[in-house]
Amino acid sequence: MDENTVKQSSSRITPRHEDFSEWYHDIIAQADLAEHSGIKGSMIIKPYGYALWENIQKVLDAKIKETGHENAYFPLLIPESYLKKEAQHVEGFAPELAVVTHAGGEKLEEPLVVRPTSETIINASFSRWVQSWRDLPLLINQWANVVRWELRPRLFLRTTEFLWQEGHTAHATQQEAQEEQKKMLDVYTDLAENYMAMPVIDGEKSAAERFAGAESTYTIEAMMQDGKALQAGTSHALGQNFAKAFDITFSDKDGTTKHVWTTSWGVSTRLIGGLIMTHSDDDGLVLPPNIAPTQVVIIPIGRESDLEQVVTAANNVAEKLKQAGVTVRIDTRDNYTPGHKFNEWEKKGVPVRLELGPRDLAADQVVVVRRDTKDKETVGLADVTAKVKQLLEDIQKNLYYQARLRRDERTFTIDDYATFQERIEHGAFLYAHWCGSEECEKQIKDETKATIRCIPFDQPAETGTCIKCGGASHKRALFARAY
RNA sequence: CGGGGUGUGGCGCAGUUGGUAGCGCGCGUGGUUUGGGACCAUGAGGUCGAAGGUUCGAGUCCUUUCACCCCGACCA
Repeated sequence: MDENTVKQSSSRITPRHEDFSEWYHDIIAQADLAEHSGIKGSMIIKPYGYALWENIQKVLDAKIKETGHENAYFPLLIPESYLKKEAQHVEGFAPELAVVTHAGGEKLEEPLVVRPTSETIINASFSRWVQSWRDLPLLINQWANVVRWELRPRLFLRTTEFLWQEGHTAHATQQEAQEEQKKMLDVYTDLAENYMAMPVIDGEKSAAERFAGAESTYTIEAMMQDGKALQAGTSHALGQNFAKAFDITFSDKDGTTKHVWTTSWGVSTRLIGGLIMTHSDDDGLVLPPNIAPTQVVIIPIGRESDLEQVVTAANNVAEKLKQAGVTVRIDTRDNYTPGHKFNEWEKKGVPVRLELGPRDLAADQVVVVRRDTKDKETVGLADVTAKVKQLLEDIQKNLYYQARLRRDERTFTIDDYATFQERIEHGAFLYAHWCGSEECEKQIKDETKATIRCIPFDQPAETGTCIKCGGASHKRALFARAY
């Protein structure tokens, strides 16, 4: 292989450097299936990575239920005709559909599409479920897998098949649907910022970047360590487009028949990719305590003669931590040296490591190491639980703070195109005025590879001139190169 | 579909002017070890992507073919 060519498969993502090692490939996921079966862009999520997803699921599922939604499940295979009912929707998804044409040994009369998203099949049900204003709002969520045959897959960020959560709701009024759209985006913001320690910018997509079939798409956008943007979650107001396509009507209080207003919103296993690319360093994964599968790992150290005593002490510490609500794991494997274990758990991103050996026992203490800063200190055995609880909080805050700092350092407000072009080369979030025309948006994309990530909700009221054409503008858009 | 690459034990690679395949990691076994990726000994594991051809002889040369990867278009 050409020595200038960085060995990098599409199944690998770059948490920090372009030539980053593949430590996470062993830990988190692999793409063997793609290499051996011809299913490009498929992924196998190994148990450790799946545990991460489960933790994200757990947090999000609780929030979705808190906001009044119920989980349900709809079919994987959707009749092709359903997709075709909403014109923009089918146009947007047609190129990336996987279609089943044969089953049971025969050619099907009507092809079945493997769901790329479930608006059509769920709204088909909604039309039968909704009759009266009393049936509304209808608030449904589904945890499922979907398939999108993308041209260029990328592990976690754009796999052919991915796991996600998709919420689908129907409302009596447009205003109520819009409130739902924003409410669920806020849930995603909460998940991203307070659990994954991943700061995001929330805002609305431009028409060109909108979900196929939506009237409005809200998004949260995160910055990865290379300065590129990652769309981490979206929430759509679908207007009455799907209601009309699937004939979802209800009798309102006033006796008239009306179409409902629907929304949909989702986040996917892409979040795991975002997590990796936000926090990882050269020594591996760094996990925020709030979603780490294991928050504390204890490494007992000692020769055989000491080990029994050490392990007993480790168990005592673990028990106290568990009672305090901390997830703990003791690594008692005897075929690896302590150094090997330190390294391995660092790669896995466990937030806090406790080292416990004869020296510590003699001094009635334990060595405490935090993953994010690598700081190491000794703590009295009696104070371990309090110390660990405090550290977990500190690490959670620090990871968010560091990510926020990295993003803010590369975020600029730009008013001239030359500076825009220069800045974007180095990976940046650029706030610039935009006239709202798709022509300018497209030209900027063609010339700089930067897309409008969103028109941020949170921005000062000001007027200006479009960075591209000089036309009037009253809002800034957030521009960046994206994954 | 364009533009670049690469195919050799599970993984990562080397293989000079053609002479019948080697290294590191990992894995099995035995022993010594264990406070930052332990060491010694020993063992298992490969029809060199595939098919033709040249040659006494092909991982190496020629032809064809397949697969995969990187960059771009598409995108949660």
